[in-house]
Amino acid sequence: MTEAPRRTLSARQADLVERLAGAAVHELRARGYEGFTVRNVAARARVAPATAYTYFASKDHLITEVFWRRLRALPEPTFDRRRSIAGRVVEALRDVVLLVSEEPEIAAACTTAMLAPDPDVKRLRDRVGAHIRHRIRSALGERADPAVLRALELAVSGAMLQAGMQHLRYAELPRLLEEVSELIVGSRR
Amino acid sequence: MTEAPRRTLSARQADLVERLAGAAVHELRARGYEGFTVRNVAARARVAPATAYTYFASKDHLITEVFWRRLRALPEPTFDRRRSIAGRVVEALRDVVLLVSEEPEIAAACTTAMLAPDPDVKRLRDRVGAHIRHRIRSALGERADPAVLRALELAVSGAMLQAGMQHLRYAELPRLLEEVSELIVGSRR
DNA sequence: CTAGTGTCTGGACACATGTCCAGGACGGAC
DNA sequence: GTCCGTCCTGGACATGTGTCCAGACACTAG
Repeated sequence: MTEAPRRTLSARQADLVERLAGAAVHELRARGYEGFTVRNVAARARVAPATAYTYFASKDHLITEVFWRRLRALPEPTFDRRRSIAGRVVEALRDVVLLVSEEPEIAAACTTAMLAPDPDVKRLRDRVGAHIRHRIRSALGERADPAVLRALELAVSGAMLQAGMQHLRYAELPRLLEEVSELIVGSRR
Repeated sequence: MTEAPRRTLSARQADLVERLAGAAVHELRARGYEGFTVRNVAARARVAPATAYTYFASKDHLITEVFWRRLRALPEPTFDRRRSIAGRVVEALRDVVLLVSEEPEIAAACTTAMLAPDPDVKRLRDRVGAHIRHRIRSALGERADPAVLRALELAVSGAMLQAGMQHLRYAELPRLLEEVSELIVGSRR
């Protein structure tokens, strides 16, 4: 578990990483997870494969990074104070659900990649988890029951998983999440 | 999506598959997911690699098969009629939770494998999902609210996922599932 | 005992992943 | 313009995956 010695990038490098991430999105759209190759991404970004590997530890790491960037780029959730708590949970997750349901191909690929047993992927996975927990918590308010928070987290990750695995259609997610939120939150006032 | 032409095995073949599955468990225990190799499994089962591949489409398929066999081997759940519904849900899943928490190494490997984007894995995944749904439903009784069933399914898959990904310790699962079940089921009488 | 049928073997193959390294290109300091 | 350190390149490499096939083998029927 040795850490990388440095972690700040020059502008040039940041741009390079940006190009790689962009190329990765195109590749995902064009060929999906199966056909996705770090070498193809590198070629599309006009960079040597070895270079790509100095910034991303693996194919899955690269794909997960794509997802994390898109997630991070979403606006902070805003709430209509008149809505029920369950309604607010749905609102807090709306953009996330849209993100995945608008490009199911990419979302499915990201789901697969995010589950890879790779330490760099794990780090990003943790951040994604924290991000979503944060959203749920902000919907519940400061004095929320921690059990409710945990239950919602489980339900959300379950839902994302099942959708990523094609057990559920992404289009069903909003409806389903609302239903579940109501069950979980609704019970307490 | 062409189906395999035949699907019944001679006694000899069934035994061979059995040996492969057994060897796979040993390999998983000895080296975990990362070090797991179909060729090693084949060697341990004293079979040529090509033979292993005629029965299992991939490494992940083989591992998932291991999990499915262990799951299927569990006894049918029994219920203490005096317990609350939430309590019964926990009971229905107790053996499953034990199965995974007793050998976390193997469970983690199975989780990873089960998430692989491979059609043969998907088939088994569906069966596993159906099996668990069946357990939950039997705890809820015939006239259960379908929304509750769906919510519990999501929570359970979320929990298994998070445990497999090391976000949760397997030992916490029973407590957590009980808490969640109470939240979801408890609300309706 | 022998032919015939279906299974298993061993090894070669095509391909992807991720690592490594010697050398060239680039950009900033002087 | 020159120098120097950093970054990128191109290609070789080691390893693992899954496929294929010709031939050896075993079981069964006649």
